[in-house]
Amino acid sequence: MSLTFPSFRPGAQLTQSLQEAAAVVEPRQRRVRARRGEGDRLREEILAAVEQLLVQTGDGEAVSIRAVSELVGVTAPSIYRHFADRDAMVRAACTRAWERFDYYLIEAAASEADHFLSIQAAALAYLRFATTHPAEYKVLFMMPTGQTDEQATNAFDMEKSEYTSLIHIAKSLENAIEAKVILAVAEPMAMAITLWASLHGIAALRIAKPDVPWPSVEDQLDVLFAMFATGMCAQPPIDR
Amino acid sequence: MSLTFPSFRPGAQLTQSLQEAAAVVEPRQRRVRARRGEGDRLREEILAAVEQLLVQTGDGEAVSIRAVSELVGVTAPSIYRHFADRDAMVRAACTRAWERFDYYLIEAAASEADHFLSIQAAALAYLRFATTHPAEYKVLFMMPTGQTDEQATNAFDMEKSEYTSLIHIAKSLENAIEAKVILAVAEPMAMAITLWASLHGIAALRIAKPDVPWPSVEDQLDVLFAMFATGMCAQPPIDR
DNA sequence: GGTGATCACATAGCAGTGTTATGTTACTGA
DNA sequence: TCAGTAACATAACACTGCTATGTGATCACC
Repeated sequence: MSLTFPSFRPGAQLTQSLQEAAAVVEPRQRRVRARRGEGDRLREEILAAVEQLLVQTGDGEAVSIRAVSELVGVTAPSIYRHFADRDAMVRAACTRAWERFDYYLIEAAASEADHFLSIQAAALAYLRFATTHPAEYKVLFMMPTGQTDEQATNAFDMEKSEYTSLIHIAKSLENAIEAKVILAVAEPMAMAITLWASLHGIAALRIAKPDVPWPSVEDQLDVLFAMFATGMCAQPPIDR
Repeated sequence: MSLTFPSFRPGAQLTQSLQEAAAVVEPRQRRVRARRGEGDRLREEILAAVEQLLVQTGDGEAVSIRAVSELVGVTAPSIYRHFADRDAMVRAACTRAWERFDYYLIEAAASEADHFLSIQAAALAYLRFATTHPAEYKVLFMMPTGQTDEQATNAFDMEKSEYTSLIHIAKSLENAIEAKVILAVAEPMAMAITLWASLHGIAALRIAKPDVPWPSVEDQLDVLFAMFATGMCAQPPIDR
């Protein structure tokens, strides 16, 4: 009944290395003060501590400045020399994690020669990251940003790390459309946004509602792509 | 190029009435103490105050117990006689708003005789509510729940107000499949979850990233249903 | 080799938060 | 009339983000 695509399951060991990449910081009593010009050393230690707390708590909101400072072995106000505020600190850590993952997203897409399978592989890698790194994903995609009053006039910055995945999807779709593997039922960018939103919906609901007995990520993706690929109308909707 | 479905645009004035339904509570110096047995009066006043603050702040996290208590004219600890904690209070207010909306969701689906258009109308009503009541939607669908350690063993409660929309979608899909208007590319419940996730993805991204120049809700829904309805594969994917 | 500048922090404290333990009314049923 | 209790209030704890200000080590420079 349900269409099953060739199952491509990459990234299992890659996400593992991501976990290890967050260096474990031992809480100290007195930190060795950085020498002049080496101020960025503390910044790196802060980011490592934030990543550790993100994994432990599983929630970016739970990462407090005092917990981070205690873990690094520094007082709380010292954080503000390196980050404007708490959100900037947490976002910096998450952005760093995401940029590391971005490489694997591209790699997953490149692992398949077929355009359709390539998109599917990237989509699976996307969901894999979201479910294995819920804290980072939550901060990047489920926390409000750009809400500031004056910031509404600011130009939308697509170069932000949140939107690199969107660009990947759009490019993959454009390639597939050019190769006539995928029909352009709408503009490529609109289709990319839709696919991205669908992936985000699956990821976000899984993270926000862990008590729901969700199907496996692979099964959910199979259903999504079955509906996208074959459609679900018995008659073409243009006839309605 | 892009398929355009007949545009059904309901619920414009219905959401308006929802705004007014949140009774405005004036901050008072001294509240008239509820008589014995009328303790629920304060509970209702609290919920009304929470709804007012939700509209004002646009964020459930920003609704503090002290702000609510001051608005009602009561001290902060008095809240705890009626609600277990802050989250329970905010969730109760959002659930109430959602249950009121649920009626309109059903009405939107019933407004169209055609099964496909009925689903589309309900989907549009869903997105309309999410975008016009972002605070309530955020609390219900974008805040983590059921994460408690012991609660993992608890049975998943589908009767919760968050999941009524899922039941509606599933029933509509079953009806459409029985009427052979929609193909069962997967199990109806799996298809319903996928459709729900896609709608949630669109809504959640719009709420979390207001700085993105999103297309209109109607346009996004048109693209989603075009991809779902006609598929986007040039060849049937079963041939791959 | 002093000396002033400044980087890299620490100290102290404010205003706010959720939450709890305990005290105080005011009403109600007997 | 009076005890019981529902419906609150008072006070306080532990925590949060954040800021104004103080301090000490290190560097370039005369």
